[in-house]
Amino acid sequence: MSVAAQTTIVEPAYLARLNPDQRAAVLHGAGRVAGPLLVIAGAGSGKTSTLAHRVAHLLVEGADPRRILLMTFSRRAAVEMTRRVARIAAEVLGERGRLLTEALSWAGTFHAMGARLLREMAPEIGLDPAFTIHDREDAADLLNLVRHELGLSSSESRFPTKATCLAIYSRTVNARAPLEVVLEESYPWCAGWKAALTELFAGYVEAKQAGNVLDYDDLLLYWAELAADPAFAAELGARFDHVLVDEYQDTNRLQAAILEGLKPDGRGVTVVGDDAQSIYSFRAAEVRNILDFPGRFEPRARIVTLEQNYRSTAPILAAANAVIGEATERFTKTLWTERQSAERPLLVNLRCETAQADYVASAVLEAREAGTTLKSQAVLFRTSHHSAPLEIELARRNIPFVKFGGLKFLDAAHVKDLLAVLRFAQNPNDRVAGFRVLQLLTGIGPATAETIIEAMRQSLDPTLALPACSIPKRAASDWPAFVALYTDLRRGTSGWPEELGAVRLWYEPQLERLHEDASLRRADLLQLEAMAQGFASRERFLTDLTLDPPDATSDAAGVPLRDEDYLILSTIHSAKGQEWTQVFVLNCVDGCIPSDLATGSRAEIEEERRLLYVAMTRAKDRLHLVVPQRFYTHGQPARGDRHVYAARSRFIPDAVLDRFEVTTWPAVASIEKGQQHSTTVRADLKARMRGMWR
DNA sequence: CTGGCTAAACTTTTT
DNA sequence: GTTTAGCCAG
Repeated sequence: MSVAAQTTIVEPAYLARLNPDQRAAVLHGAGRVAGPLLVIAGAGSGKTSTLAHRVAHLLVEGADPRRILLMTFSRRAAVEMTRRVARIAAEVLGERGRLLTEALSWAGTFHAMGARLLREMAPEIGLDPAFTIHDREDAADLLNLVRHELGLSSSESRFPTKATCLAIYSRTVNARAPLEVVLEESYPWCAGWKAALTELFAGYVEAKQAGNVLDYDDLLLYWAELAADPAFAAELGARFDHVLVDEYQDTNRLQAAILEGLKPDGRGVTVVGDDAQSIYSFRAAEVRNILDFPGRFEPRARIVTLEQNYRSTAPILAAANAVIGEATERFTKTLWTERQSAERPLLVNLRCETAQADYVASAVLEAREAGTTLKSQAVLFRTSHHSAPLEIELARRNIPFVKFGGLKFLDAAHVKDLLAVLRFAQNPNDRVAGFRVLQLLTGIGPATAETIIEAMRQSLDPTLALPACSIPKRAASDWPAFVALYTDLRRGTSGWPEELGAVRLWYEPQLERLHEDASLRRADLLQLEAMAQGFASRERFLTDLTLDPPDATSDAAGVPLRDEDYLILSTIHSAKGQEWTQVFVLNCVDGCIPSDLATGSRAEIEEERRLLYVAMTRAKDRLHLVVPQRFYTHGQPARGDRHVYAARSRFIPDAVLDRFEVTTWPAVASIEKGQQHSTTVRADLKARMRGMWR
């Protein structure tokens, strides 16, 4: 067969279903390692599909799946991506395609890939491979320990809280910015603490190293340092032929540095993203990463722009474009669609949050009656607690739901306790875990815990140090059981995952003692045990759970079974990359969107605007922006009556109102009826009061 | 030294 | 409504 004949071969079906731009992105380099590629993919433009097709195409053309690094924003996105790659690859290559996709093992978040690389290379870089990973709360606790040791807690004026300190530290690291600049730009009220913070952070880094723990930022920071070293960088870069990064607009400077270190010339690099959807700058995401990407290389990176939206109807897209069109900074593209519809998105004015909950619940049920499953409907909101009144209403009406974002399963104290026992066993130097575990025992407080941990550190075998410790009388009776448990965990006597059951049995008496609602919490622990079955080892369980925490909670009832139908509740941030037939956006009022905590700077406000844009572009067929006029404020006794009146979000000015069907709920007619009702005075109490004194 | 108490401050989005 | 620092009795 001649070369000419080959090139005229009919395209495989998986390429034929792509539009020309998508195909250009998929075919870039024709399955070989090629120069850098930037795909600017508007909302609903088939971004995930295009990236999945590109990976599948690489496999079809013979790329080695073990040498492809695919980095996504969340675990969920990585799973979805590989699922789609498998389907496409199987279409062309059958069973072999599926096997190839299974070998696609380097797919996950930057943090997860970093953790894996660092554990693998630990001996070479002076790291103990048994390191444990601190989540945000653990990191803050360690920072707090250091803060007390440095005597920073007893100053006359209040030192920033541990959470604020960690946020400052994290931004400094992720933005690769000097502390001074971070303080000035993002935490001006802490600027006076610069010297103390510097001292604190130095101590924190030492404490992490002494404890053999890494925090989230370290996973990137160590990796970036590695990638900055020419010898290591070359070695790391040579491991992978192709590096693909999704949601590139939400990466930070540290992540860009990692990418640059891996592939300085950009060969084999594909990044995908949308500058109009950058919503993570609070986490030091840097939109300039994507905007400046092409110019970083010589020759410049190729740019492919996907502008056709396949998700939303024309009126929904027109409204979303109008909202983002008000932005001060122009964006690189305008989306269009072929999906016509006569139905404009609704802008629903109603009285208060209770009415809002009532409206949403009614509309959700109505749509389900008409054939739209609960699962294909979603309620989005800026802040996790905005859904509270709705959750009550849904529970009252027996509408099942799953909530994404906000408080996590893992943040519950009892779950953290159990995991701390495991972590302490995995890594005896983990002081945060040790402190937490030891203080569970009655009679052991900070001082005794400190002594025990120090004794363990001095000893060659931490387990042997335990029975020798002098324990206060009050703790003496509980002590042997703990020593036995810890010894078993260290020796691996019970094995994984059985040992988790042993930990729970030991913990149950503490649970009863510490919490009123012990039985509810026990259910969570059982759920944790069930989850543990799916992990190969204690180390994998702890690592994966920290890096990819289960992101859904659905009240105490537990997550509904997979085959059940349930409504989706989600923060807008957690809704990224998803789509639903019908979408409700709660609290489209100033103070919520934009959040009144995020109106400090122009840049913050612009990000809030993009947030509303992201929320709106999740909708396929029907979109409701809900505007409650009255709010009960927080920080008052239950059933208090302090409230504020809110105005429609500034991102929906009068100029764009014609893109919406503006309505009032309940319908005006029934309001009038209601008012008539209430103005008909049935008993004139005021007259009676006056009458009392006549 | 521990653990229970009170008073007071703070309150977003997440790997 | 939750977290945190500080106080005090055992």
